[in-house]
Amino acid sequence: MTAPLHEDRPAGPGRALPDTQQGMRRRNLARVLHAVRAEGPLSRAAVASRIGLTRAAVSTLVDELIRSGLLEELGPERPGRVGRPGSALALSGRGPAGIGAEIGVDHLAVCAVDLRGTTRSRAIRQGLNRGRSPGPVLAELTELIRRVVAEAEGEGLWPAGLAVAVPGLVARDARTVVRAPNLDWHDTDLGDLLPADLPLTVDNEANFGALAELWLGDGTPRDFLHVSAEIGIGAAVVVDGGLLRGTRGFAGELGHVPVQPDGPGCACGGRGCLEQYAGEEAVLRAAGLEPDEDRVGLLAGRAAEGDEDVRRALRDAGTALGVALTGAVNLLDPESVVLGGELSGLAPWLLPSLRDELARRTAGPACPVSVSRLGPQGPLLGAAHSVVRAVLDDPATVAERA
Amino acid sequence: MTAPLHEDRPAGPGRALPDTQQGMRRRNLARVLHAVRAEGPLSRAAVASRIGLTRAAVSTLVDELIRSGLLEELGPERPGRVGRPGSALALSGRGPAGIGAEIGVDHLAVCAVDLRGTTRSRAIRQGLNRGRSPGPVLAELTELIRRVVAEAEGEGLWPAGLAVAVPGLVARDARTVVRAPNLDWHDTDLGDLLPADLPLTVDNEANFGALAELWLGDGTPRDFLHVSAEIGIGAAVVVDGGLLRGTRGFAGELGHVPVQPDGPGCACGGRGCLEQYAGEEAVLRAAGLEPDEDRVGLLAGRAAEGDEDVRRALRDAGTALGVALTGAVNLLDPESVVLGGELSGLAPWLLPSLRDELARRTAGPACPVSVSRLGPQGPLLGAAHSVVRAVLDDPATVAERA
DNA sequence: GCTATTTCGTCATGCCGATTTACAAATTAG
DNA sequence: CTAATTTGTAAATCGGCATGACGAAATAGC
Repeated sequence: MTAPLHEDRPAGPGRALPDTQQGMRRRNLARVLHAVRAEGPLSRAAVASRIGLTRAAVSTLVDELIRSGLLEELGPERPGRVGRPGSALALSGRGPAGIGAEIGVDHLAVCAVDLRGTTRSRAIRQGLNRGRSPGPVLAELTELIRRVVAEAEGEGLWPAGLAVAVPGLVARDARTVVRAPNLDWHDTDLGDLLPADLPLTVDNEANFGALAELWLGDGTPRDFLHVSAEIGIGAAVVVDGGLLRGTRGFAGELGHVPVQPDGPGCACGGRGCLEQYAGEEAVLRAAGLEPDEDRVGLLAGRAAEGDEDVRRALRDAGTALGVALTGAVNLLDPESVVLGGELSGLAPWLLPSLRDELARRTAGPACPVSVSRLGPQGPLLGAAHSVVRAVLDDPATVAERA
Repeated sequence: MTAPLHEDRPAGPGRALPDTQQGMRRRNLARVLHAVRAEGPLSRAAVASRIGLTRAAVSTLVDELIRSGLLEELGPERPGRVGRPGSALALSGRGPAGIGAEIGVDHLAVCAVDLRGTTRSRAIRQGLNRGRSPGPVLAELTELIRRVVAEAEGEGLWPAGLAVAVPGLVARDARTVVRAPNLDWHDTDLGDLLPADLPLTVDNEANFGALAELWLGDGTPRDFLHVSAEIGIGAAVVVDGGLLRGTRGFAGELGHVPVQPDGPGCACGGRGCLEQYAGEEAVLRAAGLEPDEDRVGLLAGRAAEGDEDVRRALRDAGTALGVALTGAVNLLDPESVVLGGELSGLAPWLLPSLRDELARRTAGPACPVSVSRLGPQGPLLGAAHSVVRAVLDDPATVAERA
């Protein structure tokens, strides 16, 4: 017994279930599903060895999952190995679907993702939402949702839930937008204005972006810092494959980390916050540009053209980001830092100075900084996938519907 | 179904066990124990209602735990309520004991804690360890351990494990001290030099201090930042009742968070790290004092006497701490910040400026800052309790020994 | 004081779910 | 073509919790 004595934070899917036989069954259903999801088509025997149950037990679990429409039998495998070939199992492409939606400053987007993680339907509507009241915007969004759901149903899917990404702070009830500065929304309960026939989850777009990064990659890293920028600079902290939300749900406010303790005052009451150096408005001002509508696009365009003022502004922003991230990295020791969301478009001009600063301030190898492959569509995908994950984490809750 | 769809990080004791019937049994044994620990003497029926099992099931679990020597029957309760009184159950005072040890710069300490959490035996040896090689120090420590274990055994306890708190970085194997600057130890495997008959865990003293704060209080908060100071400044991040360790186990390096990006250079390669403003050496220098042996005591003494230079140095250190903590609080949104370890002795002079700075930089109510009740003995208690927690989290592993 | 009521702990029974054991089916190795 | 190997399923078994009933020990009401 030399293993670590105390498990600090054991984790795994569906652990909120009671420790009774039904709970055990439900967790084992989830484990079968996760094994199949993680390692492609798998035979019953392969699943059994992966999750530590016997073939017989897995057989009954698989039967139940097939009857529920969550698993599909692909037919016999054709391998070169000795012995009877197994029958390949895969997540169903005709079962529940996760509906993801995104409310952006300049667009609305909706998509449907099946259990396998492939996007089966999508709809986008360009148009500025800044300052529009929630009612009309959500009416438009509802329209898009109806279209996407209809298309998904046409392919044999049924919607298991709706997750909405918003550019702002969301209360812990996962329904109410506390503050969305870009939209000028305050204390709005989206549940009242969206289809009531779907279970609803609302969350910050940065959080969903981080979850997308976590779920759509190769499974590593499980500990990272996901930085994205809206009007301010938000970060999501992923620890051991889960989102760190904080007591009030406000974790990740990287924009108000002090970078220059006696710098210019900030709306938050502090001085020299990162936002004053690397926030959208600050960078535009430093570059000598007027606040425009497509702000990020404008910056990226000018920088690509070679505008030296813009490039310098972005370099300086990268340096400031590096200072703030040095603090965060020292505190959290993440495996990596990922630049996501709108920031990914500016990465070519931010990254060099950011990496420099981080390396300069680190003894030994610096924390690697990468750019999200998903870019601006991370939040939408993360939202849709969060619904899918919920199904995979506890298949019993949706099995009845099938 | 309006509950949050996805559980980000479900947690609980002993969740690494397989989802089989034996695993279920083991987890339920742990849940009984935790219920009794958390809510004092409890009848079988009370436990059953707490953990959601039936009285019959709890009866068999309790029988097993009593046979193993982990629970004790105190006899019939004498309540004013109607109905047959239950038989009160309590954690055993004659079962397994957690042995905690601390290697400090100027002392060695060992204690034994029983399942109830009361310290049953202790031994301290004053004497400077700075620069001494590990061999002799650990020989002395072994001697203390033998004494404490013998005394505990005299009271009917048997040692379930040994946890050692060291002032330095510990590798993830929980045995090897990577770097302990105060002792001048490097890459030392303590397992080779300590009693081999006890399961061993080694960890940083700041981590154990934070765990003590978590376990010995009233159970709240479960999310906080525990700041302690050795030669540098270490912090431990507690999230949802568990320690955040980081990929390499280096999380919590608050001392190297930049507070003044163009400040003086630091050994870590950075500039203006917190350590340059609030580290022990920096404060001594700022106060115009020579590095003495009992550094903290010296500072506290002078400050109490009214030495204005010392007080100013501590005020400034508090301000710098406030800047660094502003960043940490923005990133993590903890419920509170706790000053522990040696820092608690200096709190009266650090706190005012620290709180000021934090409040100045925060919109809305600032994160509350408190001082650990445990003070300098937190790490030792945390170490001993970590062994006890391991037993409570999985009683089956030790039950055989009884 | 006596009885009804309430609660506790335990026992016998049953159910659920995973394991064990056995076997037929389907493939490869020789 | 036979032996070996692996898969999937069926029957029997076992472990563990739930259910329901019961005696025990207290209070409440008469």
